[in-house]
Amino acid sequence: MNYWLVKSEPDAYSWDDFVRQGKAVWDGVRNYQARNNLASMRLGDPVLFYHSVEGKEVVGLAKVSHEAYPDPTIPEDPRWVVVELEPVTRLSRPVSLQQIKAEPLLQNLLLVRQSRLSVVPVSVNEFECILALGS
DNA sequence: GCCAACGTTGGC
DNA sequence: GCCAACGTTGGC
Repeated sequence: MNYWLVKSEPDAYSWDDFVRQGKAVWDGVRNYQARNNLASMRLGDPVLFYHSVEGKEVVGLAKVSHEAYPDPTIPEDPRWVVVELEPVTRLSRPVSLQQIKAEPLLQNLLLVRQSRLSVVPVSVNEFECILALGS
């Protein structure tokens, strides 16, 4: 089992939008590293949902409901893939970027260290630390 | 609004 | 294959 974190600008697609729809096709990823991460996701992997730009906090927990397949929004370019995600639960308390940066156990979180990457792996320890902060 | 970090593009 | 120019992301 692997753990992940995905980012979304709530202005474009928020946790509430996600819950309303009951699932999301995670499309639009156009970065090789993020694409490789999508391709490594397995059915049922837990995924933290982070609001970038507005909010700057981890707001919910999702899971992979369908593994990677070619991005249907650009059939002419087979390089890119999507996965499908389903909401699991909203965090009782969102975990802010500030909190994350202040937490010694989260100093190596890729969200912080490589802030431009929109799909990043998270270690078990990091994952559980964030869930604990959020509950 | 600014800027750092980083990816991409294109000329050589 | 190198590197300058440029574009994008996202925190502050």
